[in-house]
Amino acid sequence: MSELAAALDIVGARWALLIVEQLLEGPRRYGDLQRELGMGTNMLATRLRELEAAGVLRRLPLRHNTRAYALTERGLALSAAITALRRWGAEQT
Amino acid sequence: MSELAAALDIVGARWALLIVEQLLEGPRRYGDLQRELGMGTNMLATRLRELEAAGVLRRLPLRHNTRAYALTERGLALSAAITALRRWGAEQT
DNA sequence: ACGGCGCACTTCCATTTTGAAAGTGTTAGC
DNA sequence: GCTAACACTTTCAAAATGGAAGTGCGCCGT
Repeated sequence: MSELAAALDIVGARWALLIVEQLLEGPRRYGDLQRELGMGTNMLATRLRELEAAGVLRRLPLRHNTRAYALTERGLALSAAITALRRWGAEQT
Repeated sequence: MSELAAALDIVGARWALLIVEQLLEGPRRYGDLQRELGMGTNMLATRLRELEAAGVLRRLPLRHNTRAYALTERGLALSAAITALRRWGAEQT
């Protein structure tokens, strides 16, 4: 598997990069992510589980049944790729 | 829709970036892409149609029923994003 | 000139993924 | 005790994906 395919295996799933994009601005709670992204809660739960398993983000317990999701170092390293894609998306030709 | 979402709307589909990665090395014919990527021919046809419609690549007629697919300027502009993702995928942590 | 081959697809159908909606369990505050 | 917020899970329909087989067309050897 090529390096690109390996990357897409983790962040190529729908919503995955959009979740990481939000978390680049700081930790978020589950409900925040859902409202900001406008995605279904079942998909969000699935993606967060996958991204956590891949070491992209981690759960931070806050209070009782409240926790935050924050990027790991590996998640932060996606910043360059997201910036490049965002720039490309912004170019209207 | 955010700029990232706009980009993913075009190149976020499965196989799309892998196709562009191949074409970064030069024009390819349909059968070449299929063999190099190991993907089903129905999906390849669908992706090529979408990427052509999005202005990422164009068909170049070669001979009778033979043609090549080549990146447009907009397709070449994906190089930075692909490089960033490939680098991220290569990092083993 | 005719049969088979390679090329670029399309069609069909099973499997997987995605998505909307509603439901679950827990704790906090009134 | 009652309601609300939070973080999910469950259910089921719709859409995307994938494997396999089929289509049309020109070339090439016989």
